[in-house]
Amino acid sequence: MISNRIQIFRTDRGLSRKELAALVDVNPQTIGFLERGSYTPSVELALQLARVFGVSVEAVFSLEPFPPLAAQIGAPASPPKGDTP
Amino acid sequence: MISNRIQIFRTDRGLSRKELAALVDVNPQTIGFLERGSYTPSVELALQLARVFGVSVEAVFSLEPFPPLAAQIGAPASPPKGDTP
DNA sequence: ACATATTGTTATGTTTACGCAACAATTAAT
DNA sequence: ATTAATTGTTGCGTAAACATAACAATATGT
Repeated sequence: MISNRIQIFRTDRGLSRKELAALVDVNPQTIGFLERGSYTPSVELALQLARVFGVSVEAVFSLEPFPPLAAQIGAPASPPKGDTP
Repeated sequence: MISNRIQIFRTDRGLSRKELAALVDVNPQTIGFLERGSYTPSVELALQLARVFGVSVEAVFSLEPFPPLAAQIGAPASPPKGDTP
């Protein structure tokens, strides 16, 4: 329960776990645990992560699972399944 | 470190601690601890509180202390201190 | 006046976030 | 080919989140 997009934002910003960890002042392993969803961070850490990524907390954390990226970015209407046969 | 406006939003919405606690599914005392700043909630609880209040997480929780309400709402330019003597 | 609800506080217990160390498995750089 | 960096995982320890109970103080309702 509760999903996050830490890994997506981190890789998008070209950061390693170690680097991100330094930016939000936690242990690098902690980032790993968070990305795997092994635990739920405090609002404090959530606010720091959102600040580093330059987005809202809601953009990084959600009570419901996040839809796959394709639905958010520019994915074709529906095709890629039996396209022009 | 980390301040919140839980009490302000709660009273503004006309909720008791018990009622708010029920809405976010925690113990009523937990609301008390949060309002006093005795501890920092998880993002999960923060998201639920923000959802109940109908605002963003950033509107309820901040890494820096919140300014007094007067600065946010319609407070007179500065007067109420030696007004028309 | 009495009862009920709300708040403030304190104490005890369980769970979990997070730090830190260690190591295997990939991957990237040279 | 070898080194270095990144990742995945496991284990142990500590601090803090949260549950629950208990009680005083004040307010609110009737």
